[in-house]
Amino acid sequence: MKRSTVRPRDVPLRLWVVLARAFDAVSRHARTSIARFGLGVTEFGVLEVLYHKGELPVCQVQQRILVESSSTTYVVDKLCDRGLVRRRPSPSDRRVTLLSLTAAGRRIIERVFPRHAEMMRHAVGALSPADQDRAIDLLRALGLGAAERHKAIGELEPLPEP
Amino acid sequence: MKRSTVRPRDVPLRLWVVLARAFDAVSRHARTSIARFGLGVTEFGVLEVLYHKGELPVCQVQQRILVESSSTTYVVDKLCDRGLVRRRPSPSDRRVTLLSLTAAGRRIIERVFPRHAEMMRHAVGALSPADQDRAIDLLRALGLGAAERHKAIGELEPLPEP
DNA sequence: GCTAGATATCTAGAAATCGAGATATTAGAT
DNA sequence: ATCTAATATCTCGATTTCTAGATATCTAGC
Repeated sequence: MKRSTVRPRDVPLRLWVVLARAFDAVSRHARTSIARFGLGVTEFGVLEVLYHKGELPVCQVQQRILVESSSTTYVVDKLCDRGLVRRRPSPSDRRVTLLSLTAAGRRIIERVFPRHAEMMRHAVGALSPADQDRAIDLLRALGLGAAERHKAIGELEPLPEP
Repeated sequence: MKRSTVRPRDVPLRLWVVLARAFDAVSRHARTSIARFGLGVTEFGVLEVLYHKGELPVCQVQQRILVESSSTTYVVDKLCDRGLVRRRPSPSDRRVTLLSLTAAGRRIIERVFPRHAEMMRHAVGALSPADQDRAIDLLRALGLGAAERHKAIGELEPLPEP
């Protein structure tokens, strides 16, 4: 006799649930931390990636901050308006726009990032360093595998009967 | 000589990054799966929790679907409009509203959930069952620890100099 | 019993995000 | 050389989500 469709032992579904919960719990730290600086999480993400990687095409920034392209445009617009980020056309590929920090943008992220990093270190500090290593390995494999499998299902997409 | 503020060995920050990436990759499966049924992820979450737990107060549903209370109101409104969920005042506590599935709501989630579950099992299938178990333990500890630590910082909240 | 603080839900308006599609450019195959 | 498919960015409109705060109720301590 089974009690419901999700048995307590349905390991994959449990993994999905705890993954979502863990992400939610940790990302709340990020939101709290970043909100103090008067930035949105996505805005911070753009500044951070440009700070650490230097000038980058919009599309590469987009992949790293994990939002859709139209949202990236929106966030970059705001950052340009605030004078923190600069756009310039790529000389090698006329489709792409390169993004980089302005002096003001660099000043802000330099001041803000260390404190944010400290906050995030504390957020995940419930795991020992050894367990953090283990978690990184498992999550990397999980994420890469899921991304691969997701590309593979793009071909299907049959709709069910209404 | 250090190359940047985030050294390759800053394990906690790396953990945060791979956690976000893994969540993103896996949650794309959820979105794709659920979109086929003409539901939003949050709407699906409400139906799913009511399906598996029975009638529940709004606040308990909210905690499980990981959105803010006002968003819960919004989603529940839509589900009620579509005749999939029903509200009724709690007899024991006049602050709370109890939510339950209508017959139509139950029909939908019963039809849709098994396929969704299968999709999610596939999404996390890159990890062996043993690794899935390990990941669950680590993520549970990580999530609980982060939630605890986040409550603890509510008292602070000092703003930096502008 | 009464009051202060906690809890549950909802409202209103602003902000963030998405999806579909437009446009321009490039890369690859013929 | 040309045509097709892929890529990069952006626009527009709709949807979703959040924040702040209003209201009502409950609980605990006095």
